[in-house]
Amino acid sequence: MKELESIKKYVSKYISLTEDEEKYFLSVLTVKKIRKKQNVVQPDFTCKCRNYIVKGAMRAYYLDDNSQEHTITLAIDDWWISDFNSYIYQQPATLFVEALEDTIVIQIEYTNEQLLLEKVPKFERFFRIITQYGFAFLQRRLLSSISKSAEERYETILVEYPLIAQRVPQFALASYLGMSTEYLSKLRNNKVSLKKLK
Amino acid sequence: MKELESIKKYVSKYISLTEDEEKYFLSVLTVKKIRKKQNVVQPDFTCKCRNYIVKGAMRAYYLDDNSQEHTITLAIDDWWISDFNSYIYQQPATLFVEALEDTIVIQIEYTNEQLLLEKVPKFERFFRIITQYGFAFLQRRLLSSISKSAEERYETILVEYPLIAQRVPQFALASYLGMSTEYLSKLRNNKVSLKKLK
DNA sequence: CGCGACGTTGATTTGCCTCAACGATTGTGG
DNA sequence: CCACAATCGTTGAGGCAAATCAACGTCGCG
Repeated sequence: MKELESIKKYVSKYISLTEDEEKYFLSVLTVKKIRKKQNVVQPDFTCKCRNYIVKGAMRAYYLDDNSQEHTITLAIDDWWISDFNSYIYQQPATLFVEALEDTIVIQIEYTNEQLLLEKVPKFERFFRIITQYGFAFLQRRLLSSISKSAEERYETILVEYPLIAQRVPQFALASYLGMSTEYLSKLRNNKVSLKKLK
Repeated sequence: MKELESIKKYVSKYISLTEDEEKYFLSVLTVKKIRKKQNVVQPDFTCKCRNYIVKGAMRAYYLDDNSQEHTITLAIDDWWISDFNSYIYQQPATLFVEALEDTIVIQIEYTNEQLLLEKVPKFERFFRIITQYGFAFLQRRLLSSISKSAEERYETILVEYPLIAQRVPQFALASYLGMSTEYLSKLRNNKVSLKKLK
């Protein structure tokens, strides 16, 4: 299956596998097509899988008491997504994980991941490394969230992750950046920052 | 050295070591006393160590162009702290990591960590697990930062991490929560939320 | 003892939200 | 294939949460 090529390539950036190891690894993966607006995770159900996006775009968001959406994760090709808190603790999810367009994902189930780690300990290293990158990424994002204005956050993502910023709908980007859709719209159309030019 | 007992106990929660492995592990550690206000990391210098706090309190903060401080991490006994982006990429730091009181830390140097991972691969697992917990923690914090009001964020930390909230000075807590010291002070003394009671 | 760091309080300002109304685009059933 | 609804983005007016500014009290430390 050609979908598996992308994750093989991805893994090989961090560890190299023997034929047997690779075979076993591929045997625990499931390829799945997710249609736009479909959820792979919902609140109250335990998140069973890590999802690696082969092609497409997804988001993970929290729906608060005022039915406001807050996007925790945006992910496109070659990124991972899930309700990570639910996944690693194997507890009921609090997030939705939804496809923003028709998407192909590769899933690893939690119990299979544990088996994989046992049988092929190299994957301890693999997951350590990618989780470290994820951690560092989140820390940069948190700093941005705490210290920057809405306008600066928007400009930063345009520069650092243009592919994501261009690909996802605006309402998803706004809630990822922690601002209202209206305000993001105004930023994009210079209805706000013009003030600074006076 | 009795300081090493705490980290031995901490590590044993996740992996069990043979005598030799433990001996090697301990040999790459350095115990250090950091006096209040002293920095273990500064911008422009590459962060060489992970720091495990045996006893004390520290914070990592970013100093922006307006000389405002933004606290990324608060850490007390049994927590880790460093400029993680600088550490894992071995690039110049952007943060200060400073002791909020006299503190005893155990340091692992980057190159020694790499050796340790090679010689005792169990530590791949150890760092994978603690990094996953860290990642999940950051994700919850980010959600809080994006979706909650200043008052809610303050109340949440009081409930979930009372030991940290009580131990660090108020200006550090305020900048960790992403609000001004004045506003936190008003929240604590009900100068703001009283409005809601009318 | 005196200075600097920390916290408090009130007055004022502002960045961003909320609400409301309106185009534009998409997709869907008749 | 069109009509109509739903979804998404835009724009403006008004309001509020939290920042900023300024002044002052207090404690701990050199």
